[in-house]
Amino acid sequence: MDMMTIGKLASATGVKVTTIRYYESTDLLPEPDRSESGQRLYDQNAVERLAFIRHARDLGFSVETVRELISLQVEPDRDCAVVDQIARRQLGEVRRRLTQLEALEAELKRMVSACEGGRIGTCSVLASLGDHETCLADDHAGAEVLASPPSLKA
Amino acid sequence: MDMMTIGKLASATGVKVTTIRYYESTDLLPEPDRSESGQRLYDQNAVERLAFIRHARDLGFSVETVRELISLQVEPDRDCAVVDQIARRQLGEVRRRLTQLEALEAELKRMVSACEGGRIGTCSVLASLGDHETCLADDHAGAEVLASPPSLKA
DNA sequence: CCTACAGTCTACAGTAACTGTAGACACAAG
DNA sequence: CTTGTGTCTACAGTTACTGTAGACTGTAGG
Repeated sequence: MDMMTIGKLASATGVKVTTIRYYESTDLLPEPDRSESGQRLYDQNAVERLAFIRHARDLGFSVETVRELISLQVEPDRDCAVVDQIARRQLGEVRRRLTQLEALEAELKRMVSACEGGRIGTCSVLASLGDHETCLADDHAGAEVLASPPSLKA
Repeated sequence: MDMMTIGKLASATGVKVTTIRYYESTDLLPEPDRSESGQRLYDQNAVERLAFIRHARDLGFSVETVRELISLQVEPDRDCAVVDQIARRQLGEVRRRLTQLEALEAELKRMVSACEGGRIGTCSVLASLGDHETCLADDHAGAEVLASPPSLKA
């Protein structure tokens, strides 16, 4: 049998040891077998499940959504439209963020190219930051674009 | 004198009351005057400072960076290259995230368009999530793209 | 066999940037 | 005078981890 310690699992999947334990503590991963001395021992199943989680997280799905996807996985007879819809929602979210980031890029680019050196007292970058009128669109969505996604809470 | 309560300041700037108090608690905003009964009273300066913070946050600057920008603002004789550099760093960060989000979009789009209905047991979306090989590039940066930016820690 | 030293264990605190809650006081309108 | 909204403080909760302390385990070299 090819059982591996947590460290091996970590290097096999690129997920940190502490993160694996964290996933276990939140029931995203099942409790593994233990060696006589109490160390966790994982098999190939664990590698696959963790790879699934890793990949979904890499795609920006929230841990909550990953949990949902996993619970769906064990019901192979349900309609896969549920899964498709989750993916579509995520795609929509990603596109929304893309649009906002593009607006940020434009404004930052403008700010940076306006800088002509000199003293802070006359700095155009600080001026545009202070200037109300130069604001994006009007919705205050910018902070959220680079920040964490409350997205896809299912 | 046109002093306003915290609620007025909130609606004047679009920043929530609790967030304003939070900014004060972290010294991003100075302690305001108080009314006889202890309520916070703000003047036009506070509106401008808060608008500056709001705008910078909207552009994705971290609170730490905003703090830095504010401290630079009060030294008008310093070289504004510092400010320009902060803005450039932020622009670079935004561009990096844009690139990653575009990759996410491509993969999600592919996943979604591959779905042809049917049962979860044969769902292509879940299959690509489980599939190692379909991973982006190879770096595990995806999670971070939609997640919070440790960026620009000065 | 002994000694390093890396790996693992648990439990808890800390991170960013807020948001939400509880319980008490303030103020304006009817 | 009551009702309702606004404000106060202090502290807990959020997301998805990361870091730390202090103890134990497993392994390689001498």
